[in-house]
Amino acid sequence: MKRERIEEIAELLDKRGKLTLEQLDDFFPNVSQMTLRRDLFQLEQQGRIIRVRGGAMSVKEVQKVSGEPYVKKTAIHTDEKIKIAQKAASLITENSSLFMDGGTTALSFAKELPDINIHVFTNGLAVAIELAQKKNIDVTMLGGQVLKDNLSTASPVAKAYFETTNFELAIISASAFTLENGFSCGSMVEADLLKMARKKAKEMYMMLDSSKIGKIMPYSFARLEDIDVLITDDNFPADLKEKFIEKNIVVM
Amino acid sequence: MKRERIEEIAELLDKRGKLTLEQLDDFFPNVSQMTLRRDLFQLEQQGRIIRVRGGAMSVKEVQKVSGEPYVKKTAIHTDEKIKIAQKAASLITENSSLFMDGGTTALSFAKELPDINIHVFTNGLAVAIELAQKKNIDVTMLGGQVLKDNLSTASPVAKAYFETTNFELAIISASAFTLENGFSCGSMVEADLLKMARKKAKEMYMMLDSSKIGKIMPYSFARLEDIDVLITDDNFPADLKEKFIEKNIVVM
DNA sequence: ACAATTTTTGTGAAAAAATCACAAATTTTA
DNA sequence: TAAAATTTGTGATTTTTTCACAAAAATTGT
Repeated sequence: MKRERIEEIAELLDKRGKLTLEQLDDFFPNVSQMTLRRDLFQLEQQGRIIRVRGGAMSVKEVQKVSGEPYVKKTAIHTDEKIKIAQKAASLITENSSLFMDGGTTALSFAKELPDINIHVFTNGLAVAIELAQKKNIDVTMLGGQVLKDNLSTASPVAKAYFETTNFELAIISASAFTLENGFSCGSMVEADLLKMARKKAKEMYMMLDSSKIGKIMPYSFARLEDIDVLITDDNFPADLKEKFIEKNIVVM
Repeated sequence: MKRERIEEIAELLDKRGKLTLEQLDDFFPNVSQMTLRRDLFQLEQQGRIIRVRGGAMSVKEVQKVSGEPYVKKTAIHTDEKIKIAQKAASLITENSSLFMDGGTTALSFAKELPDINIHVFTNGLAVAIELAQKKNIDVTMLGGQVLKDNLSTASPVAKAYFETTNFELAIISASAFTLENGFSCGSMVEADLLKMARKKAKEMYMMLDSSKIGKIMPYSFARLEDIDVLITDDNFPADLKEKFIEKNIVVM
């Protein structure tokens, strides 16, 4: 009786992420709140859930809410970002080979990628781990010195990889964009890597949420006309969109 | 004023794992509990902490309770493993340079490593991420194809790194050991890499918990006499210990 | 099967903690 | 420097949790 109920609660919590005591009470109308409290207490002691004011949440949920494990907190996966990632993911076809960077947008993208037979090169540690969860995706990690702030690798050693690898598509994101300065990011080594990726790849897709527009970061790595597809959100300014379309860049 | 305090709280929480409001109040005697509550609320919204009744806990702490993110649950950090890792960590001196593998024992070791000025080469994604948390440790990730089962990189590409890198010490762990077959592991590419590490390093330390003794895995990568220091637990058989000491290997 | 023991559960009161609302203090901005 | 915006403190209020003990249910040994 008790055992089962506790398991059910754990399952529910796993599915729903978070439940208030009232919600739990609705699920188990034949026991008192006190009993449910005691159940939650036990589950907490087993380390399976976290009790929070008003109810409890699953450990999974905690990790989801908290953003990626280890990945900088400021990098929250907003709805916008997820939408962009979904659009981008829909463009990827089976049996292709692509490069992606290690930023937070890339991580969103990695999450949205379907588990199809593709090969991915990346310099992002978190991205690599995320992709490794998918059975059919073959992942190659670009080595090099680990940058602590964004958990990606850089340095000349990473570049050496490019000599021996091939991919059709580079799908990356920038930290900033203006018409004058093009796409830019905050780290020189990263910019270097992305430039090189541009050369290697037949096509380049850029994921850019509209909040990045008008900003300038220290290192530019591509101009407007260097990209083939721009994936953005609905707030992207119409006049700027024109500029891209003029250059035969697909905006979506 | 506020920003700093919030950062301090986050740091404290990261260090202590969990804090009650009273404890926080002791740390910040010049602000009211209400202010601290509001700070916690903000941190929660940023996904950096979890507010629980009475106070808050760091996301890290939650993850500790729930086991490693991503890493196979079966790979539990037992007390024995942690003790071995601590012993091993105590051997590491500032300003040294070392290689470590990507196994779960290595991950325990990475956790126990003090935040001192050293350089670490590793082929373990989880290990690299763990080490990247420590400010003073310089990490180089060995690239290559990502092995999904243990989240480490392999393949000839990783080996190419060794051409350009130098380290004094290789500190690794094996999945199995017998007198006849020496130290062995389950993957050929990993065995390859470890062999190469052995050649490169001046010294090799082996972490081996006693449960591995008597087992044989498909690929041997070192013999008894290849190592310089053996770090193990108290259940290590005395007669076997003799064999190591005969070869001038330090057993601890 | 039955009495004794242990475990689980429910209830209301008490305690603890969190929220709310508003005024005071501080900081930022123009 | 005044005005506006933000941050903070206080006490009352509300919500949630804990506590303590009795009732109910399940388990155990005979």
